Amino acid sequence: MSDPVNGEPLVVVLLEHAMHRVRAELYALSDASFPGLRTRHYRLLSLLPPGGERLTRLTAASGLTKQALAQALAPLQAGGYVEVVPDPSDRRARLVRLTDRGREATAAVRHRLAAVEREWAAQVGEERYAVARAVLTDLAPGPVTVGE
Amino acid sequence: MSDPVNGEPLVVVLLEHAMHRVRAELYALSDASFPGLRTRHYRLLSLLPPGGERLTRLTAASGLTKQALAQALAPLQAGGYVEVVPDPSDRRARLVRLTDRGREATAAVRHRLAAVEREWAAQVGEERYAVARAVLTDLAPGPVTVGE
DNA sequence: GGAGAATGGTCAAGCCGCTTGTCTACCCGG
DNA sequence: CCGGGTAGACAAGCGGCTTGACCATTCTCC
Repeated sequence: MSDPVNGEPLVVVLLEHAMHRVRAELYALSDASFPGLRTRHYRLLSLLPPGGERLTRLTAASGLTKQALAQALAPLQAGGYVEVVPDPSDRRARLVRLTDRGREATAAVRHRLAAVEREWAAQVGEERYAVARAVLTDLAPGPVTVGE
Repeated sequence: MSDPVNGEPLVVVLLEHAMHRVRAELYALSDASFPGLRTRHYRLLSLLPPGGERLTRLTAASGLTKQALAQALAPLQAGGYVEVVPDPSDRRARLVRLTDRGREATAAVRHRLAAVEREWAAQVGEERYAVARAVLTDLAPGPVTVGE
């Protein structure tokens, strides 16, 4: 995964490794408690505001097409993580809303990822890790206000 | 992409954003100079040691199956980025070797990614970025010695 | 208030990247 | 020289996404 020729590894490789670690953790979480859920499902769940959200607005937040999103949503609905109800204010639209089980899943994700971060912090030092996280946060775009 | 409910964004989201930025840069590079090459192709190229390498050993380094790898290698071979020659020491095996054009591509990647990193450093501060990168490096596994 | 455009969502087909399974060619240890 | 292991190719299939077409409803504006 690193570069045998040149000295320092490519950023992309470093990022990929961290992603890989995180994904492994999420898969373990799925195996243990939420069978069938993939990384994108957890991300989707974490995007849902309390009052529910329309599919179209989720596409903007998630960067997926509405078709892809609908497809990703199907297992979530089937598993009882979200419920899809008609939007009272627009008969074309449907609201996607977290269920209790969905909230359970998002809480579990936070918990699990927090554990990974604690582990990382222990490995590289609390302060250094804090800096790294802050840097990544700074590099990320401003919060996407999906919940208005 | 961020979380509207809870405070701090998930690590996975932060990492994904950085990855996304990097990938965008690589795509731009492909459009400009190396049409058809995707992120995995650049990574593959950067894995190749000077003397060439066998497909099977690359699978270990890349984490892909040999079939996936062979598939990813095809466009590289077609584009003249690598050449595949029989291994003199084992008639079953074939050596994948960088061509000049391949070396050109890897150099371009390094250049381009270095530019992104300079940009990031300017945005968050040289020292903070240096810490972040060092942390990511520490978290990555020891160098995979693909070139023996 | 009615026609036309815009929006929310679904259905269907297809592509791409990867997987598993199977096969041949070759190496190596007895 | 024979059996097991390894290098790699071939084929089929699948998951996740895309584009394209379509229907239902709502908005806009004359």
